[in-house]
Amino acid sequence: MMPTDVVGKAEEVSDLPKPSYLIGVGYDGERGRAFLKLYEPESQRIYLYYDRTGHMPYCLSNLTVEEIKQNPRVSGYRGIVALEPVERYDPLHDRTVRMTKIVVSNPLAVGGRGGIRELIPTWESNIKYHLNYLYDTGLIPGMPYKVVDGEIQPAGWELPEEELEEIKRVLPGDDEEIREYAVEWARRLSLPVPRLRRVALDIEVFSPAETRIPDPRKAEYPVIAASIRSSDGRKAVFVLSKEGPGEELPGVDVVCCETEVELLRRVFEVLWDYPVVVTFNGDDFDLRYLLERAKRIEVPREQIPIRLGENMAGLKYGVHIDLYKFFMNRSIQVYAFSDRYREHTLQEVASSILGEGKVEIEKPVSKLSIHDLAEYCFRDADLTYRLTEFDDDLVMKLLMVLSRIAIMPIEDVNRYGVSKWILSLLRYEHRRRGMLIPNPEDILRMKGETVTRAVIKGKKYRGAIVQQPVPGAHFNVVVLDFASLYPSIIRNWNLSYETVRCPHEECMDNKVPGTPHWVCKKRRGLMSLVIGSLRDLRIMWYKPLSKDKRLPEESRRWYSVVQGALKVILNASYGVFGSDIFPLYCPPLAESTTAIGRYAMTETVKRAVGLGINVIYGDTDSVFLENPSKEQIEELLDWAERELRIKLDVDKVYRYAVFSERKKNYFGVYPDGTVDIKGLTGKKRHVPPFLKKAFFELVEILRTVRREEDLEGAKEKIRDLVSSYYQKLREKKIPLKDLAFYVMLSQAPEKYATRPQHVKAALQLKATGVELGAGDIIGFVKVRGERGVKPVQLASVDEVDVEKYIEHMRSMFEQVLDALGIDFDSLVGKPRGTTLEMFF
DNA sequence: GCGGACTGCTTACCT
DNA sequence: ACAGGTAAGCAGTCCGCG
Repeated sequence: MMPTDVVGKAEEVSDLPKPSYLIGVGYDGERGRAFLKLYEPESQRIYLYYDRTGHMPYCLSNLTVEEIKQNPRVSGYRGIVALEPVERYDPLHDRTVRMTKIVVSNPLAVGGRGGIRELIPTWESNIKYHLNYLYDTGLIPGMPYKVVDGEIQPAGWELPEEELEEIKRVLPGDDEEIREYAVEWARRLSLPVPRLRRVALDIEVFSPAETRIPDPRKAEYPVIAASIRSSDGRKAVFVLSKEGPGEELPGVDVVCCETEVELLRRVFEVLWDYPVVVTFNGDDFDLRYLLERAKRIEVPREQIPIRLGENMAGLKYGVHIDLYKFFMNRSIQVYAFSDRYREHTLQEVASSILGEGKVEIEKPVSKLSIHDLAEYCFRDADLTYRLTEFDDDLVMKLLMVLSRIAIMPIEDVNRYGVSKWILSLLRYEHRRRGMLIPNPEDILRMKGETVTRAVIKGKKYRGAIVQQPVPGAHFNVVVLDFASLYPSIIRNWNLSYETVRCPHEECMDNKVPGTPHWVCKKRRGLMSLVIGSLRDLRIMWYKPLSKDKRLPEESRRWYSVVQGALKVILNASYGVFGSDIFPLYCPPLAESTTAIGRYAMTETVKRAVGLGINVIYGDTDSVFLENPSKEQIEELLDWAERELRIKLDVDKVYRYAVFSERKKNYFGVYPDGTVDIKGLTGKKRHVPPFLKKAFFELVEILRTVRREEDLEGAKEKIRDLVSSYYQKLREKKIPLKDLAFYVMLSQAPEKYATRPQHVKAALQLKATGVELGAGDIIGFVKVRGERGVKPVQLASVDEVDVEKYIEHMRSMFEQVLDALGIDFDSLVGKPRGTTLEMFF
């Protein structure tokens, strides 16, 4: 994965007195050793440190040393360097086991083709070597180190004594082990990260066919422009041209290169210089293309700064961050950026996040003037850079914090999903406790499958409860929710793959409600410890600090990054155990978690009703109470803490909230008049803009309602609203683009088993030569006639199917109106058996 | 041969 | 390639109906 031929600026050190941050880890095949990339913030450069512990790749076997020596399959295996008897704690069986550590000469001898892994049963043979190295040495990526006399050691990790005391004070005291462990984490997470000197890069390649993207594996066509934008103020575009640049680009150096070799040389100089290089899709395009192109036009190998890995493009000197992979990571998308961007292009992501409109180009890049090409190319490098810079370097900070939590270098954090981050963290914790990391089939065999039945066909086990809402407008609604419900359950019920259905007879009476499963009473589960500690830290420490106005802005922002990173991890921490591709997959663990969640919900509703409170709705970890008294709330919160041992909080209060009979569908108005809309069609992204607009006008009317009596007046306004949109529709006054549904293709249009409308439209559009694939958004209009739909680009106003749109409007409005006891048809004065036209 | 009931597919959402 | 639960719209199929 990482370079073996490190040359250029990367200086190897055996002394590095200044604190330097561990940002990269690799394996040097030639020297057979692991190395670290240490970023020193003052000089803003990377130093290399080579392992001096003599650490070697290995895996474990349950055979004895003798048995391995006598085993014909491995006895003659050349890669084996040593066989060492070792002891491990086997969590599945709760006992110590003797195993053999098979030490080998290089990582491929374990996991390569014909490696040990394929010859005999092994444990811990699926872990990438550079991660293995981190786990064994205890080095934490993202943290500062110094090198003294060839030895690497932590530098500047100390937290002020008062801060440590304060943390210990606020963390729950019910479990000393969890608290100690949380404090240890705080030492890592509270320490801020330095700014990373970095450069963003973007290239343009000549292409004879306008719609085709050049293939980086072939690199047939010349690189015609490359732009850079750096954290230290460099803004430049290198353009392939024999003429001058012509008109200037303000603030940007436009450098004309007579030959492509010269252009590449200039780009490579930059790539050799910066410790961090940022791209948008550089793994699959920019860096890959540059490398292949350089080889093709015979740039000497040692001058090329790029090195390809399995699924990434790396650098010999610095580290490469591919923002495409970062922003397309579902967890990042949803939890860190609240689903603010949808599409996959740099333009789209940047315009949503940076809040800027995008600039279209009319011509293919191959036909642009030098000036326009430079401008176009630079804009992408600039946007890429600014995505790392906005909100005070949020993206870089997130990468660094996640790197610390996941015990993974930032290049891996960047490219893997949340399940790999969690897996890495858990493997690390096994290692440092001398615990054997179980193989997936052993967990499954011992723990078995699920026993509950899911509501949804095809799912493996039962999930959360969604309470049937009480329809109507409810005034003074208090919403209570359990803070981090599933992580809290995992913590307090001691859930872990080894503790659920543990091997002890005496634990079998400690049942999980609603299941035949039981939980260990003798040992603290590892998942429970790790997830529980992180939960405590987030809820009791980082989240409150991130909102504490007494702290300086700078600190608050850092705590906010930390709590956000913890949120991403915690949100996925239960789900991974219910995912059959997760190497610690444990169905009864996942199932027990949701079962206890249902128990908590049901008991809470029961208790609320017992206190005389009207419960109007609830979903998974929340209950909606109609006009409860302060005392009732107090009592309920105390009860939850006491009886369920889960923290129940007041999450929000609505002046009033409106529910229909539909679940996951409501809106609430806060005391300050702002509105909270959940699940209603009008806010869904694919809905035509004109319907959305109508919907938000409806919301605007309802926003002003303060008392029951106000609803009458609102009705009048709603009537006007509906009729005005109805007229506009009939009179074809609504532009096509506002009539279009915008739906995302989850795959290439031809691949669908059925032919839904958006796919129909996509196929029509594709026939006109537009390239469409997974992740693209297709805009289509509903039209009269056979096909029913047309891509917005190909439709005309007079073929629009007005009736269909009226039905959509009705359906959308009804979600709110039938909750208020208003009939859509009566609103527009439509008697039974007539059409809307007759009325207007 | 037609229409309603039903199932399944798909997207977008909630927790 | 974290999980399950829900709404909505449409495509496609089944079944009853002289």
